[in-house]
Amino acid sequence: MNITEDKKPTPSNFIRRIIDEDLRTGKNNKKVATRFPPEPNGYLHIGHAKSICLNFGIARDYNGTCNLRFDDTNPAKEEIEYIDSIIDSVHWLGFDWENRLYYASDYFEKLYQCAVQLIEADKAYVCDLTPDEIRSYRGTLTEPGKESPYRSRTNIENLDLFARMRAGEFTEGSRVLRAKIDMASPNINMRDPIIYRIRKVHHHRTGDKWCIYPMYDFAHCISDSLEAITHSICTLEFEDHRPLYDWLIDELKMPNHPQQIEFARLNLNYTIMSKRKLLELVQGKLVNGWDDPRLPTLVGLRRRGFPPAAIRDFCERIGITKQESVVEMGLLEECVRDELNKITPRAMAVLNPIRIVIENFPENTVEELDAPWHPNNPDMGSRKIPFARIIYIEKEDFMEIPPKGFFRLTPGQEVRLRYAYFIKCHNVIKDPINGEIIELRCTYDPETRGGNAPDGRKVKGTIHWLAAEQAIKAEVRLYDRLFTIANPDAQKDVDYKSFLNPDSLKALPDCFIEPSLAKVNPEDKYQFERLGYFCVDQDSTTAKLVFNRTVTLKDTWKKSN
RNA sequence: UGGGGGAUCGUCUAGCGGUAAGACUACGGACUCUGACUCCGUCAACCUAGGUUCGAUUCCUAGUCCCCCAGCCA
Repeated sequence: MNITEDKKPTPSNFIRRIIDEDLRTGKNNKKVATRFPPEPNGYLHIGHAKSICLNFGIARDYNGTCNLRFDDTNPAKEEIEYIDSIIDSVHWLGFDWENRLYYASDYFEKLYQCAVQLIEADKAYVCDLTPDEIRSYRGTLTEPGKESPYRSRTNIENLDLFARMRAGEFTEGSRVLRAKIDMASPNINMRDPIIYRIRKVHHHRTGDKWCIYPMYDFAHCISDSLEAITHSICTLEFEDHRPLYDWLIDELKMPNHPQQIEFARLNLNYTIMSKRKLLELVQGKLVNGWDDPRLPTLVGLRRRGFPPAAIRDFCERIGITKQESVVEMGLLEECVRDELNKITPRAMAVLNPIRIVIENFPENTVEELDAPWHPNNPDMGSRKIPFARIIYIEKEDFMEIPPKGFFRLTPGQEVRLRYAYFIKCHNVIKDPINGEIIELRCTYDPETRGGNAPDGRKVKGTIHWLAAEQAIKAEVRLYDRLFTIANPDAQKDVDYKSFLNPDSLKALPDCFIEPSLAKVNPEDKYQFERLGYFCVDQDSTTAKLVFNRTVTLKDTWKKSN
């Protein structure tokens, strides 16, 4: 939990102020205990990262603890695969729960006993109404509900029935255990909520030991209390569950009464955060798995090349409030650039090559030039880059008839090849059939070796390049936002999938990178100068290197043209 | 039309009775062997109407708009 590189203090927020006050008044024995409680029914996404950073960040800053607890009360939807991935993602994000890994399913026996206790206190009953009946008895938003005819069963009968539910005597859906609260409550959650249901399915941890499973409202507050959580932080939609949370803790006379505090979940534009929709994209093969680099999942962002420190920084910058909001993707990207700028070595790559022949450079000669790994950080050292008669430059860096302000290569305009020489273009060779430029004939000034002219002559442009024969082939995958509109979720009558960006992935199989990158490993990150930040993909092999473009560099030239 | 929440620059977030602040974006400019980084600067907001007050984004009242809740999901 020691994130040493995060030097700036985390900005305060309303939750931290509540904790400050609790500490001041001596509440909870001056302890702070939080938890991150995912349900293992999907992969974590950046919205979860907000919650993780909040909960673990508070524990870190207040010298408290944060537990990782799987809320695994619905075996029908949950899988080991998700558990493994969640554990991995939280660690990757930079947080640790030491020996405090818990599962709601670890508490099933205690939970059962709590339910018995509730029955004995005449605060719960077994109800035989069908699901449809229960719904209609519940009333509506504006009308009170009706009491179930089974509400007045004796405790003896309830105890017997509940034990038999556990023993598997009844079919799924035939009976439930309900809390006895108030069918006329204006808060629908208090209208005798179901706390146990029969589910004859295999649980990924408890196997077939149970055929009744507690509902979230019942399991969550008790789990929090058992773990002596002091501040139970959740999202806004649970706000009207809080009275039930408090009611259960009180009625069960639990020794600890955690305080539930709600905050607004994260929304990001140009993407979706709903687990259901993410699952739909994955299962429908609209993306290539949970770790598709276009997805806002943590595994996706990781594969895309987002450093965990950037995600943590982002979570701090967006703040914590109860206001629902949609954060701009641009902010996340800015956090990523900010981090990557500090940590990545620079390298040269040419994505769309155009061939140049340096006519006055000797054939069969290769020069080695020095290039620092990071222009602003000499500690990162330098590498040698080969220079030869035939080189590649980026197609975009040459224009035969340039617009005003274009200071890259044009016929007659001298430019600098980064860390190499000044060159001038004298001839443009075109395909006689389609007129496409196939080669540029240039000359270099040997006096400018390393990139500076002894006569003090300046050039406007510096472009990246690669010696053709020495360059290594690589595939580069370019990513763009997943959706074409800012809020694909919000459209009422149009399916969000129709806003999927058809150009969100562009694979360029024939790119070139400098030879010093021959031995990279998956997740290695580089800035390809003037192009953006890139990350070695897990598909990459020594025989075939694959890079993902994490994010572009800012490009004020492109923007203004 | 029940209950629970929320409204501050384009976006996110501070301010909690005393000159509305920061970040991102946008737009200028400086610097530059990355049109990057960095550095400077500019534009830009208190949902509405009343009230209390010397003074209201802040307190009060009444509205308006937005979000959530009628799963044996979490």
